[in-house]
Amino acid sequence: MSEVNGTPLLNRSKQRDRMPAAHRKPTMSDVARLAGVGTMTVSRVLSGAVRVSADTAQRVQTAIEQLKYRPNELARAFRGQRSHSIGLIIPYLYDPFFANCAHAVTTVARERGYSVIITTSAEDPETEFTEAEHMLERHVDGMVVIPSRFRQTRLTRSLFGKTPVVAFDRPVQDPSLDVVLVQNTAGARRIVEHLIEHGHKRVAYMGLSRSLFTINARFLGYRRAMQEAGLRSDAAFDCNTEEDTRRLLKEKMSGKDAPTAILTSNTLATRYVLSAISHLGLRIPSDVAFAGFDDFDMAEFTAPPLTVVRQPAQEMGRVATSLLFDRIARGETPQTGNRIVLPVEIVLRRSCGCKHRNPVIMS
Amino acid sequence: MSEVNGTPLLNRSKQRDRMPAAHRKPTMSDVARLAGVGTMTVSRVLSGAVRVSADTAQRVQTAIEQLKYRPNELARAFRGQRSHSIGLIIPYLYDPFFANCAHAVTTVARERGYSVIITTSAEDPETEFTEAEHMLERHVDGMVVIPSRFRQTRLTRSLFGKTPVVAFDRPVQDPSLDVVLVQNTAGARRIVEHLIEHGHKRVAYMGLSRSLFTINARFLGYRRAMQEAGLRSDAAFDCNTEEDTRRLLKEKMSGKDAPTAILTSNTLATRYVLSAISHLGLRIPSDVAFAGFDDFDMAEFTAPPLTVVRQPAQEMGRVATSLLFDRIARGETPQTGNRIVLPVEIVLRRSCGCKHRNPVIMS
DNA sequence: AGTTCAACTGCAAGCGATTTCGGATTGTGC
DNA sequence: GCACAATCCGAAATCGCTTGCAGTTGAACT
Repeated sequence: MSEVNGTPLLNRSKQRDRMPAAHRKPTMSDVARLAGVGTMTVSRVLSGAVRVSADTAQRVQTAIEQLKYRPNELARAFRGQRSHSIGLIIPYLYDPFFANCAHAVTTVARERGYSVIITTSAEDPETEFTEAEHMLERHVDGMVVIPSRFRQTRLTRSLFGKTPVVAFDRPVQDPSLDVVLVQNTAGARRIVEHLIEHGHKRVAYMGLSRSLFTINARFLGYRRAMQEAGLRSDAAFDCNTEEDTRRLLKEKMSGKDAPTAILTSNTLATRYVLSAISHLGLRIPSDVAFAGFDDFDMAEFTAPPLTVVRQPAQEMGRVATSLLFDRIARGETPQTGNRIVLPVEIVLRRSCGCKHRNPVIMS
Repeated sequence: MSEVNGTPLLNRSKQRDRMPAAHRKPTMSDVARLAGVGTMTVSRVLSGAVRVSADTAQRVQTAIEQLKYRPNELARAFRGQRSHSIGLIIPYLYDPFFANCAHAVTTVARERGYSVIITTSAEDPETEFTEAEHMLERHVDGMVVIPSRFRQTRLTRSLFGKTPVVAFDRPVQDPSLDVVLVQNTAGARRIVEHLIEHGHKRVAYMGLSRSLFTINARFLGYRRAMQEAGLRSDAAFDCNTEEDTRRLLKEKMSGKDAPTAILTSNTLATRYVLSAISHLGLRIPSDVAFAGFDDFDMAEFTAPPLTVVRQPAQEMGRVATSLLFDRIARGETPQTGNRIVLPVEIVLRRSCGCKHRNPVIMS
């Protein structure tokens, strides 16, 4: 066996002399050849699982460095059963809330040595479905997703097979998937209660399309708070564009039952409403009090500083991703997934009518 | 040839009967077997490159649907030379500016049928380097990166080999990489000139660490504008934390040569400065005029609305990614890369002293 | 009718890693 | 010294797919 490699006639094409390692990336067998060992030994040194004699290991290490060998992760993922990558699907990346979620996901994944394949769904169930399929074809070890429209989702266990999936921010219909949410309803309810405590009787809710789970849940919280206070809860309006919002607000504010306070469904709605309010020349909180769902970077520097419900965006991403890694580690697919609901904070600034100079946070 | 597949005796272990396709994912040869063709034909139907007779193609399609066959993208990437994925490295995802860049990258990639592997570097050259290596090990077809600190970068052609790389927002030292930037210096210069036109003689520049390319470039623009106007340009301060900024501003504003206008280096600095200003009880623009580099969602609703330099974040991501795909398509590695500089806009709101009710955009 | 050519299809050989299995080389106890 | 176990290591088989070539067919040509 010792001199066999000197006999070229025995070479099947498999062992043919490849390019002199000039431009081709070095492979494991290049390393093995240089170190005078078998590929298996190189593999063992790399994975570190099985013991290899110190001497051999050293030779292999030297060869690796000399050749600047880098394992081909693609081959490894293909052969083994782990791709060491997870997928992440979110509606948009330009939305700071989603971006924060995504940040947490990538951070946790990196800590675990995983890559994340990211894609945006633009809230479109069809895109979302296609992208999920792509990720599955790439054999991601798991997926974290913010599902788009609840009703039309095609995200089901049968699509994912044994691949673990965690949905967050919004639930999915399939009960076997894990879900991580925040207290949308409770948060909205509490902040409306606060508005009511300020003496407001006519509070309006202005939000994006209620076909989005979170938006609807917040509306429910609004309605609940109003009803429990014995107030009318029918001042709930959809504002999907800046123009709509402006027109709508103008109409409502000049009506006889004009709202004295407004709650918005999220930052985008906040922007629309703020724009409309400033356009109408109204002042906050003297003309209308204001509260928004979802905090944002500059909420402290608007005029006046905004009272908001603060969601733990990064925390949610972290929890969802950790949960996913648990599932991946366990390797089991449960009948019913976990459902984790994270608490929100109420940040009292001045738009609600509070007078404190600095924000007060209620958790 | 027609009955050959009926003779199990010919089976070498390679063709052994695998699991009855129960829990195993169907492979191409499952499809081939069912359709009564060779795996190559299936492959050809899938890739669509070479012509296959309509009849055969139909049979294969049927088999694919019947088996719910999904090609293994990992195997495909491994075998072929294309992984159909690109890498994206950015400092943070929670920063809206970077998130916008990332959004554009993922969007363009999706349009091309590519996956994007994303990771955050936290501005750390070491992390950035390690992550780039990981992506290379995964054999991405190309990379788009926002490089961290200029001086310490380890991002060089020798690391990337033949893999195309486009740097954006900040340059890299290696001249063979493509670079897409915005007019940092010119933008800062123009907005300072505007401040000067408002009559300001003492304009301060408050920014993050100048070891970041963009921050420094903007400082240079500030200095240039001041010098050309014959004014002193030494009121340039580093403000890396909220506390620092507050202390600094307090000191400077009470000095005898207190600045009458301030330009900040980016949104984070804007926040620090805004916070300090409000803490000191100063009013904008009567006590100090204000301009910021980098627009943000709510800049219109701060008190007062902020005059800023607006960068085309998404455009930059789009251009960088398109450039990358050009390189990937061409397959050549040039000696010297392109250097594209995108124009910025000046958005005049009211913090600079302008009186218009609505923002005026100068491009 | 024989030949050429094009279109279509299949076989075999890997891509670069890991897993299985077994062989070689020690070390250990008697 | 010899049997036996433990330890270390290597050959071959694969993972699912595509590339290179060769083979088959039928139609078009001379």
